[in-house]
Amino acid sequence: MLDVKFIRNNPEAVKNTLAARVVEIDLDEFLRIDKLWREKLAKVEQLRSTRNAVSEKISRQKKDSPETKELILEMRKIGVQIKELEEEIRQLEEKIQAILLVIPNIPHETVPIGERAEDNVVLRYWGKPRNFDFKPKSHWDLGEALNILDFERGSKVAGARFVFYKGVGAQLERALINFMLNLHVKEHGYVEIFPPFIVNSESMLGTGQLPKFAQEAFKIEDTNYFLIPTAEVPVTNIHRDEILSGESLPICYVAYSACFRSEAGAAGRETRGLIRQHQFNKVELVKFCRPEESNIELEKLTQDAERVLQLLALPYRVVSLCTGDLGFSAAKTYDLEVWLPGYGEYKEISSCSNFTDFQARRANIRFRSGKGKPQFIHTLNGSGLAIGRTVAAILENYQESDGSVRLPEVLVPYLNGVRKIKEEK
RNA sequence: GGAGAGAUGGCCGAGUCGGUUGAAGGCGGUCGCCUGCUAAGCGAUUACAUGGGCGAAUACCUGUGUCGCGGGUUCGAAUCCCGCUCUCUCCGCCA
Repeated sequence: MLDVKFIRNNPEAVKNTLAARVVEIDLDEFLRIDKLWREKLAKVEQLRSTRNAVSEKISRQKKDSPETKELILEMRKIGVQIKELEEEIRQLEEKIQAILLVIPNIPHETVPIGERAEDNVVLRYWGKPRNFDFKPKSHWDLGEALNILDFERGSKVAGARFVFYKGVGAQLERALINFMLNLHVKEHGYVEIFPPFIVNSESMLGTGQLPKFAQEAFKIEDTNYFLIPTAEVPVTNIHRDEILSGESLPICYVAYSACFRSEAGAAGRETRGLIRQHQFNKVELVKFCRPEESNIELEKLTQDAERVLQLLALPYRVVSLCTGDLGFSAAKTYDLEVWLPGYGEYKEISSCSNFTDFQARRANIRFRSGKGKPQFIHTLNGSGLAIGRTVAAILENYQESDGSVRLPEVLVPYLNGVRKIKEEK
């Protein structure tokens, strides 16, 4: 959420932002309500001020003097007025808040201007897509043939877009989780967190999933609970309503979690395979840092995520999302896209974002250095990486002509020595 | 699930016949003194949010709100009443 004062003082900048992000919000209406709210507030505060002064006077006077009685009668009237004004103010605040919560973050100045995904800018490539002397198969064909992925039974037991991993497939999933957690903890200095997979609506509001994207989340009926769409939600909200000490920053967490997304309305494309499931695993990186450090921390975070792909020897590219493609809460985002031979294209496998103070303001996460005033911290996060898509990438990139799949060297210690997946009966 | 206790400032912790309590005291922080250095000691200072005065300002002045959350009683509520949430203890159940 943006600073109301910033909106008041820079309405044009905010309007430009909304236009660049292709979002329609009547900012003039907002400014009008805000002005009205401040006027009413001034009025009610004045009334309260007199009431406070008179009440104190009453306390010093004789209780049953005629003068006191008159004052009490007067204050009774003021009390009614105050109550009426308070109700009006409450309604105005509700409107203000409702608008404020759906205004997206302001893109960083280095974010490319554009409306759609085609306008994103590729920053760099790593690794070379392998030349196959046969037609590479899709990961779902490989997975089913190898008997390590079972989409059919996933549908029977849960529904469309659920899958069973089996045998070495299940081991591979688990191995990747451990490999990534170890890497980020031991070599990149993150603190490991194992979060709740269910959060309340306050947490969803804090990171920006609510109120705008309620449809994309799984809500548990008749409760205030949501299945987490990413570990970002519980982990960022760890410090909700806290004032952190400046010395503790930056705070870097890495968390494994299952992620649950209903993705309503996204049906049609990419419904096959592991790319778009209702439940998937992810290792997530989350950072809390000082405002002046968030730009450099985003670069570091992205590198930490890239390192995973490098160690797995998976070709990828880094893309800077344009203003129109940027997520709601993000000021800047780098997507890591891994090469998938079965698709013949690069597919998002990690999204690394700097949210500046947008989430911090919503979730009220601040820090204080020395004797200074508390100020909002900056939050960042990125996948390090999405596990299911990594499995897909490994299957497709490491496949052999006979339908078997080699496994990346770095995973061998995590796989009980298994180096290759062959068809299992 | 049943019974009981509790929720106060960055932290700990006082505060019931409702009225200089925004809140004692302590810790921590900051500044100063002392000191060869450190420790100890002494003194001072130290909530957050927000409206307005003005603004470049997190500077200054002033108002308002905030003692878990929401409502009620009252001229006036941290203090009284009601509802909710959370925490702790005991019992039950369970991985």
